[in-house]
Parts: sequence; C-alpha cells; structure tokens
Amino acid sequence: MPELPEVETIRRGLNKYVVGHKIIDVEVVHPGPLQGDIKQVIGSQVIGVRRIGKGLILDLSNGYSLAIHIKLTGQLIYRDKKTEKEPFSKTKVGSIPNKFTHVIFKFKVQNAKGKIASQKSKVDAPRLYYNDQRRFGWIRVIPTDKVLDLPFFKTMGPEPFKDLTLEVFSKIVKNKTTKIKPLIMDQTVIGGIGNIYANDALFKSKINPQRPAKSLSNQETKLLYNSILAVMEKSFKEGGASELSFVNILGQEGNYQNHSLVYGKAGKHCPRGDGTIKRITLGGRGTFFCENCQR
DNA sequence: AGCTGTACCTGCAGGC
DNA sequence: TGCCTGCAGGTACAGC
Repeated sequence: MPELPEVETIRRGLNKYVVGHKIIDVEVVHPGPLQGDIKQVIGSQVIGVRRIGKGLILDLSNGYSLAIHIKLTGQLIYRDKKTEKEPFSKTKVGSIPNKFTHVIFKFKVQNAKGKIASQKSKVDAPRLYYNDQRRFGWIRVIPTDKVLDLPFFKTMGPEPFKDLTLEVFSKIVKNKTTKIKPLIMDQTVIGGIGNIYANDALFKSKINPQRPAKSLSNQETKLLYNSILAVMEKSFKEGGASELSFVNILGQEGNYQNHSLVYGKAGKHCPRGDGTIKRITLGGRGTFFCENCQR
C-alpha cells in the first residue's frame, strides 16, 4: 500500500511527465477529496513536485500548490498521446477514467524552449487522473508558502534516505517505552514508514514488534535502521507494493507484494526457519511476525 | 503527554 | 446463490 517507496515512485512519475505542463482545465467528477478553490490552479504551470512523508506537493507558477495525500487507495495516472498506448493494470485500474475517478487535470505541454506548445482541443489534452476507491485521500489547494503549515506536513518526522541518520534513529528509539512497531509507524516520529515495511523491517532485524523501543540494543537499533532502508530499497527496485490499489503514473502495478517477507503471511511458514508467521493486532493494525526468530 | 479506540469508506473474503 | 458480517489500512480525533 502507499508508503514512502510508493509515493516516491509517483513523485518521480509526476516529475517526469507532469512538471512543466500548464493546467488548462480541471474536471471535477466528485468534489469529495477537494479542499480549497480548485479553479485557482487553472492557467498555472506545474513548476515542481515534492514529497514529504507519504504526502505529495505539486508547486504551481501562480504561488499556489496542490497538496495531495492518496491514503490507501488513491491513484494518480497520466495519459497523453505518447503514453496512451502503454499497458496499464487491468485489475487495479480497469479503464481510465473509471467509476473511482474524482478529478481530471488537463494540460498544455511546454516545449524545451519554455514555450507552451499548441493544443488542438481540450479533448486531446494530456491528463492527470485522480482516482480513489475508498475516498480517504485529499487534494488541497493552498498558497505555496502555507503548505508546510498544514499539520500533516508540519509535524512530519525525519525520513529514511533524507534526515533520518542512524544517530537520529538511535535517539528516537532510546528511552522510549512505546512498542517498537507503532513507534516507527508514527509519522510524527519518522516520516514514510507504513505497515508493510514496518513488518518486514522488523522481521529482517529479528526483532519482536511488541518490544518496548528502549529494550533494543545498539546492535539491534543499527540492524533495524539498516533493514528499514533495505526493504524500501528493495521496493524501489520492484516499483512499489501494489497490495491494495497502488499503481505508478502510467497505471502499472509494482511488484514488492510478491517479495514481502511476512506482511499478509499469517499461518505461512517462516521464510527463515522453522516457525510459523503469526498475526496479532498492535496499535490497531495487523502485525505479522515469527515468534520463533523475532525476539 | 501519551496512549487506546473508533470513524472515515468500500471491496472482498468468509460464513451460513 | 446471495445475503450478511467483519476486516483492511493512514490519518484524525475523541476520550481516558
């Protein structure tokens, strides 16, 4: 499901296909996810795309930004003349647009010299489709200089591959009585880790998810830190995890779910030894681990 | 302050 | 077959 590697995969896709485009129209099929005045974005150019934790920010030339959170089942799918023949997932997308399409952004393309290329009609315009099956996601239209004041971004913790160094991670873990799995999934503590990678990183580190954070030895802390990076790097290579509805910018599935270590594998044989993967609930979330080798 | 439980939403799996 | 229930998840928030 969408965690740091999935959202980063989408960010890279937006950077490749959407940055530089001018928004000429926005079709609102269902206004549910929208907050703020969406008309505000029409006529502006997409000048950059950022990711903060599991959130995305499209910065526009008119001083506004689109802050987007796809939560569990959101999708951002780009289509234009060049990409319309690319195959996309039949099971996760089906057709474009579909009954889960809430908002459609329509663009003019900018050429290498910075000129806006001519577009015959809005019908042929390149498009970005925002789909969301469970409607948990949101799109906020907000002045760029106010984006980081949104509580979700303002409280975001340090992130793997950015400012979450081993030293920072060690300080987070040290002295905390909280159970280690809910702790690393708390976005205000560390940005970007969700259920799949928390489960797999703890399995890789042979640490029981119920352990109080402060019970981890220095060696275990380092091992967990490296495991978080390792499972996420693996996921980047696999194009993300399409456990639920995740697809990339072209509507294609990732493959990490076929390589996950323990997530969703209750009752299955432990991939490392003689144990069986057990499922418990921790912090209200499904937690998968091997009692035999995670201690 | 920090924790737990629940709401949000809807497709799907499982039970009868 | 088909209805019904419960479950999944990231985040926000109420309540202890």
